[in-house]
Amino acid sequence: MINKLEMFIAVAKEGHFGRAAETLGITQPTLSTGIKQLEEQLGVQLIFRGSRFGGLTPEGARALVWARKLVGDARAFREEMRVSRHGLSGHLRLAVIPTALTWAARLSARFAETHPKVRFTILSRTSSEILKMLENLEVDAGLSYVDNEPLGRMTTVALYTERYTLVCHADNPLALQSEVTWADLAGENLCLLTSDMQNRRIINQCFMEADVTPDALVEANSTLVLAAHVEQGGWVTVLPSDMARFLATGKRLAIVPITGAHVEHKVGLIAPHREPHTPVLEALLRAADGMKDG
Amino acid sequence: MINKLEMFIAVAKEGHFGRAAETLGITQPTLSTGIKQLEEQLGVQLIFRGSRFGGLTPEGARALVWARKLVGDARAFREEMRVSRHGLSGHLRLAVIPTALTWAARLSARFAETHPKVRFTILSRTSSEILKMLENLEVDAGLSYVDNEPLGRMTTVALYTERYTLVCHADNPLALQSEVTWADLAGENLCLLTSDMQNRRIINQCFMEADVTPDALVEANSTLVLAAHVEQGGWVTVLPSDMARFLATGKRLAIVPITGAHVEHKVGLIAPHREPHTPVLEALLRAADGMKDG
DNA sequence: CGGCTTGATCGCATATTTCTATTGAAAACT
DNA sequence: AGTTTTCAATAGAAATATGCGATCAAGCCG
Repeated sequence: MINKLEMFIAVAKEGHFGRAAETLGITQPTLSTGIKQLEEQLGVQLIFRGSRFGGLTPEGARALVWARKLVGDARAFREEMRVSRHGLSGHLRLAVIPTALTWAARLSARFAETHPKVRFTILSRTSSEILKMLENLEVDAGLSYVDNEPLGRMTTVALYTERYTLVCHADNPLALQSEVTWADLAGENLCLLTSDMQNRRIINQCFMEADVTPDALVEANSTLVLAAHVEQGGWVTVLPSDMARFLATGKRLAIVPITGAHVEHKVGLIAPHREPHTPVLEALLRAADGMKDG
Repeated sequence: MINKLEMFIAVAKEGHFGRAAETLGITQPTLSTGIKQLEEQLGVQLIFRGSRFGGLTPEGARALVWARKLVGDARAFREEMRVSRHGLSGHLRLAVIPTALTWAARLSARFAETHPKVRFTILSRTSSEILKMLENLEVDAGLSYVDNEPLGRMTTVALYTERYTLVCHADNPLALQSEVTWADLAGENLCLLTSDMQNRRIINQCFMEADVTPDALVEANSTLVLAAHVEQGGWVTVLPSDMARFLATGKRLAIVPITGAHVEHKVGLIAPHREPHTPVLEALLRAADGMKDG
């Protein structure tokens, strides 16, 4: 039952039997019969298919919700039993928005102090990808905006509020100011995250509120690329203060607070709500709780 | 996995491999190996056993919580898929305290008006048995006291408050009074529910508050027996008003309200909390919600 | 039409499950 | 103390389920 449900989740996610089979490490015929058996057991067609994957039936969509819940709970159960043998060890998979990557490091470092045997996998992803990955059980938790998109049935721990700062080369005239406004950045060569990032959309909004049309000459999906460009000279970028500090120290870069923004965006730890959580995840949530506003 | 967990639940409930196997409709060796495999898969010993069942290990107790959750959810899932084919039909199993049996009939009648295809099984049980049966997934819902014992993770719909009345033979002098106090019943031949019933404990408490030592000459676990005794003459009993009315009408019995009680006890529908409930149970909860204080 | 993609189907080999029968060990009884 | 009873584990056989490679059929596109 549980493994059939895992097959179903994979097919629903990939929209393709062959690829789904590949990710599961089984062959396509096995997957086909698995889905078919699941449909027979439930007495309901789950997937439209006429020689192709044709999307989920309404029952299939409903079944997917249950499948995710059941598979997730089963994994949490096994995980808890495993921990009861080996102590708090295992593997935590995190998906993190690029601007929060320093916090991910902070969090895992803090966590490792008390639980040294836990391995981490940290992936940089957009906020919407993070939600998808949490749904599909591809990661255990995410670090993303907690006050923004509708979070269906998630446990969240708010960690900090993003405060935007200008990062420019030390030679740039703006570097001398103690603070700047969004409008001040009008004429600069901007270098920002790509538009699929929530952070970029927030920054766009800040510019729009200041009646400035932001013109990003360079776009990237990594803050490291932004900082590297700024270091080259000629470009400026906007980054949350913590990330700015991390990337700028030791280089000939200046950090100037940007004032006049009315939007505030909280970033925090997000995990699928489960009762109870796996012991590792529970420990991570507690660790996060202990470093709010750190 | 799921079926192994069902085996585990059965063994935990029965405390005996052979009996558990019987209730599951499998043989004892199958059950033995099933449990063994479950323990191997989880890498944890679940049950102490030295040629006998020796109780659950701490991990086993924890696993039992998960097993109940997973099996319950899996059943709810299958049930929902079944309903999506056959419409709202199926089987609702209720466990009900004896004094609420008339309400059970009321509830099922009300429910049947809108959902005629649903079958009911209604069992008379003590309130503590009801909680056990809900835990072990032997019934879908219970009708019992909702404000009393600690209800772990349950959905409840309070229906009514029990108001106690004296039921006596029409020839009894007390039948002429418009109301009586608990103290008035001091000299009477009492005929009450057995002490394993929460209702009896409540009544005991009422007597104690009135400084009367209740002396039940006849005890039974069925209100019908109580009423039959009262009809024979020589005995009196105490029943909630609704049940009293049901049993007394058409007989030479009198119902007299009892005043001066300070304890109030709410009775309502109780179901294991699940997200979401099965469609039938959801409908039952709504039906119950629509007849509060009826 | 003919190549291409995609999912279903068919045999066959292998694992897993479940059964009956039996064993072994602890409890209960005489 | 010796016997019987109870209970769970084990062995071996039969049935069932699972998974694979090979193949097939239906739609898509040039």
